[in-house]
Amino acid sequence: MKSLSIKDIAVKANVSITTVSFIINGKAKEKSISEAVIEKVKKIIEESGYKPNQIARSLRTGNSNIIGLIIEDISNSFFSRIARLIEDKAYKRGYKIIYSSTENNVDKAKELINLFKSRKVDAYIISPIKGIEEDVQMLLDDGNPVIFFDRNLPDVDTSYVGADHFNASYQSIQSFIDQGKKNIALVTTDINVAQITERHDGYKKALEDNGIAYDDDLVLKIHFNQEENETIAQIKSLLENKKVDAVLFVTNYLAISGLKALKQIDKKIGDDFAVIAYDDHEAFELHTPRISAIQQPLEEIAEAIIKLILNRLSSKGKLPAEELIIPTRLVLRD
Amino acid sequence: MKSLSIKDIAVKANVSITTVSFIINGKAKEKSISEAVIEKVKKIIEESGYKPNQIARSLRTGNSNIIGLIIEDISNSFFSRIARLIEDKAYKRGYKIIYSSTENNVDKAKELINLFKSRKVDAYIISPIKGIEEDVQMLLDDGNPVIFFDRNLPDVDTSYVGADHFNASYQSIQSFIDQGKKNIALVTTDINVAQITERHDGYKKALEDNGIAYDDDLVLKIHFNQEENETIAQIKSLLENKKVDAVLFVTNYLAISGLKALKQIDKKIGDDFAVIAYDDHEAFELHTPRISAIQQPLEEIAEAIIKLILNRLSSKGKLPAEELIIPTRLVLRD
DNA sequence: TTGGTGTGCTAAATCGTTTTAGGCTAACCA
DNA sequence: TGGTTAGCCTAAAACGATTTAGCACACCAA
Repeated sequence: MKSLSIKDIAVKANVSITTVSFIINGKAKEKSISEAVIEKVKKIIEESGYKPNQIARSLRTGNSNIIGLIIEDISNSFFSRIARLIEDKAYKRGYKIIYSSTENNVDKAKELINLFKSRKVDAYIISPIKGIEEDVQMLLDDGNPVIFFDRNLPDVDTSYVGADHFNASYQSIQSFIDQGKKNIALVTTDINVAQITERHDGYKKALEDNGIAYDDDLVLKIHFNQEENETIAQIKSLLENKKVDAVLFVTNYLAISGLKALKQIDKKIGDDFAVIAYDDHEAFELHTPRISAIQQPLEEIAEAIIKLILNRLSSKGKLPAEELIIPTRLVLRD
Repeated sequence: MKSLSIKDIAVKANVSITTVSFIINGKAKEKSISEAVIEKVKKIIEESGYKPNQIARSLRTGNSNIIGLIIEDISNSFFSRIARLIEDKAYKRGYKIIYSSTENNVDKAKELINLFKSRKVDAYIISPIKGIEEDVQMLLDDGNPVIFFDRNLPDVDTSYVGADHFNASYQSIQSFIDQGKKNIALVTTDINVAQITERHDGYKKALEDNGIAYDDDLVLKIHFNQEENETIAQIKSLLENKKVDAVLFVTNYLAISGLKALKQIDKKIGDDFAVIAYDDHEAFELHTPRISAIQQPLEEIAEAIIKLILNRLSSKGKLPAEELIIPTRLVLRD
């Protein structure tokens, strides 16, 4: 059951391959193919169920109608939801998405870039990590559109879509302070990307603006790839050994570990202890009490990414890099 | 900055394209290429950073080292976690995964199959839906390995990996009964796939074996694509209007809607009202009280899928279809 | 000398498209 | 009458790899 080729269609229709190709690609008019031939060929294609071989097409044209999406971890709900939205939107515009996770591993990220490059994807959407600057620069030098999202690499001059991490965290801390909290802890990670440092900076600035001294002992940096039990233990130790009346968790998975820690030491969230998580999660709405969270507007982020990509794909020349900073929403619960 | 081709390497090394190709593909020995030439060519490839064009390679060889994964919805944590595991395992064996979501839409599913077909993926992993039987049959007729997982289509004769849905639900109901529950409701969906009906059948059988009459009024079938608010309303109505002392939710997202419903009507889970969810979720561990769940062993499922695929890819002839039913684990909490 | 067997390499076909450059006929115009 | 134009279509090159078939030489045995 070999699949049909354009040649088979040409033979059946008794015309040349070229003619069939023109018709398939909607250039029939332009190339002045007669109505009769167009009809005939279309009919044969229809009846035979012929589908052009995309691989041959890609080889010839050099593009694939595929956009590569490189993220940290598809099993994290923030990324899987973004992926889903991007996929939907791209699909409607005739593009397919292929994605893969880096697990915050520089080598895997580089391999993925190579994989996508060798598959000739038309554009790259990347939530980047430190260490891949050169590889990305090469993509850009080769003229590929690359959009960063969620995180930025300041050394690379390309477009970026991300939430306003600084203000998100600033506002959260401000809201703690407005509630009368004084000993505010931050649970963050040690991955060294702008997005995380901005969240940290917002925390610092808010304390400073309110005349509260920054205390390094209240900032817990969790090692990225460590076991969750370890994380829980560290958070427990922070909460038990320091006077803390509010915590901002800098990612949703840290917040989840945090909530588990609270359960174990039986510390209750309430009037004298508050918590905010960065990135919302189904578990937060269901938790008793419900957990406040900073929501990133996924829909808008996805839309912005796709728009940037499509602009770059349709314009011939290189467009200047754009930065889109999208405001977040602080959802205070209970 | 055009990328290098095999021809460039051949010219640089002053040998033929054929020779370079043999060396790249590890056939140098077999084709008796001299050690000296091998060294020289390898060195040049190394230095120039040449990477073969996978598209040209696919066009010529007819395969891609890519496995297509078609699932219901990547933003559902069950699928995203499975996807991640499959991706990892495939990656280690030199295969890449591309995935896409069907959203339980027959047309989208068919389009995806066509997309993957035209990209010449080497094998298909599908969580199928009713209505794509013919398309899958065509893949099989063309000699493509296809593995179903999570759900099965009885009319299609291909391998399947899935959890033991019937027993999972039977055991859950049995555990309710052992706790003295009598009025046990089932919240399920109206998608008509074996996996869902098996869960329903397990419920029925367990009731029957314990001499409890099956009551259709206690079975709520939720329409798949409806708004969550609607779902919550229906669940509320079930719980308020019927005497119910236990509920089995047939998917985790239904359970989440269910928990939201409980919150709204202030019905508490405890000694006189119990709940079990199919498929575990982070929210369940954190919930107060913690929610019992049926865990599917994701790791084992992913491993089984990959094994089946690789067997089929490496064997020349068609292998007979296999069914792997993997036992689930009922995790009773609080 | 002849024929056979390795060894070391390569020319050219092939995969299925797109696209450039141009061929052929008939019609039209001066 | 001859030249131009328009209309309709196609031959062949190209994309970048793999693979088949086979060339040229050396060596050895009979």
